[in-house]
Amino acid sequence: MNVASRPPTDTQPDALQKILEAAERTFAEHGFDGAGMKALATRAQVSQSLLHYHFGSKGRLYEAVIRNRSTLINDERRAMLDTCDLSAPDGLAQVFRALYAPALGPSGGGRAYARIFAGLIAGNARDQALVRDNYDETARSFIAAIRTCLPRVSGLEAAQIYLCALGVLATSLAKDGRAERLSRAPETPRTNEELVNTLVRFALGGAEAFQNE
Amino acid sequence: MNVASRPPTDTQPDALQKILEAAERTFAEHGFDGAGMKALATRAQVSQSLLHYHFGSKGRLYEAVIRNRSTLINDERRAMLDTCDLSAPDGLAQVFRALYAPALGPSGGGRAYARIFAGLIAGNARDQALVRDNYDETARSFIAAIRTCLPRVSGLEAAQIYLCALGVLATSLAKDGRAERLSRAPETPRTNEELVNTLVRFALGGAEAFQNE
DNA sequence: AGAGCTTGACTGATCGATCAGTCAGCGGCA
DNA sequence: TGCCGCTGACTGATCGATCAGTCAAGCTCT
Repeated sequence: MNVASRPPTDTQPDALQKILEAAERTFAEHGFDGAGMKALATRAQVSQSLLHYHFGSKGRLYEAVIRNRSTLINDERRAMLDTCDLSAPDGLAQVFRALYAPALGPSGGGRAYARIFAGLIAGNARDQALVRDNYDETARSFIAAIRTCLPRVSGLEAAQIYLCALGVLATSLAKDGRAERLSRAPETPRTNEELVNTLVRFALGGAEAFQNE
Repeated sequence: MNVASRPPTDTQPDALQKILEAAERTFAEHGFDGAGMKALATRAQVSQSLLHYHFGSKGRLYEAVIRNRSTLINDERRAMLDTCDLSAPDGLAQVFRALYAPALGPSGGGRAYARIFAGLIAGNARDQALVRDNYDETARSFIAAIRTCLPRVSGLEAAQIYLCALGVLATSLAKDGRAERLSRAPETPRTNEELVNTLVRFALGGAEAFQNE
């Protein structure tokens, strides 16, 4: 089909990438069950059979989308976390910035993966296993960092703080425009940097409320 | 089928209720697209046709589930909000308690509706309209209360605070057990009161971080 | 008798998955 | 150099299963 338009010396790694991108968008818009393999293949401009040829089943394609994106985000999160100065006065703010910025930046995949990520919170059986396999390890690093910054909180409290911070992220990612609608404010395009600052401020305040007990 | 076992003088208002309960549970476990009308009818112990007789379509049954539960929650929220003393030192804490407690109490429908609620955050087209119709009005009351308690925050900031607080709720509702797994703490059954206290503390700290600017 | 409720049987559409088969490119052999 | 045979990438056609929704007939009350 598009073979003739392809550069001749190019082996074709683009098909897999096109499928992953189309799958990410389609799963984001309709969820796992709502997304159809046929529509997904049409969007990727390949045949439906190719999806099964490369990924075997719908479930494994979904897993590949999650794994692909979560690896990008988590790698950047861990890199930023390593550069945090946990003993600095703003150490905890740096930690939350390392949590939020990668999900909102180029690695985060924009609104498309954001919806999938928010959906993971709903937590049916399939998603819970994916969260565990793709996010728990990095999550523990962040929880350890939170405990370093707030030595008086328990491990369970630190985990709760981490989850609350994640919930803040998920809401802000997916519910674009609702804040403006609820406050009747005009739709002003906010930069990712401004959004990160807002989230960090909220999470920081919430976390520190557990320190002063 | 179960007609014979029903008390004879009983008119059957239970069919509708059984359908709503089964629908809530099934939608919670599989999402809108993943839930099948046939399985749903089996769970409710009625025929699939009865679902269409009473609700017309799958979409309207879904809307009925959301409307039914959100009415219960929002009525209790507004009642609690009306009793808040916004000028008290813990006025904002009372507001967040009014936001959280009804969703976690008997009116909240337990884990079942919690999953649906968390899924609403993901925000595809259908869900966005439902959120607007069923939650925006009460949300504006809470945002106004937040502004009263924190007079220095703007309307948009107050809306963002409200959404962050909601995200905290959604995460805690759906991801049961993950905090314990991440912190390797034993699974301790926590009362709803303890959970509400934790959420209120976090949201209160996060909100007050916007006041001190 | 008649209205409201409930049922089983059924429909067309769409689902994910499978199949045999096409095609281009490449290494081995003459 | 030129041909053979293999392999990986990819496709259209089609499968059985399941989907939401429809319909006429039967039931139970009043």
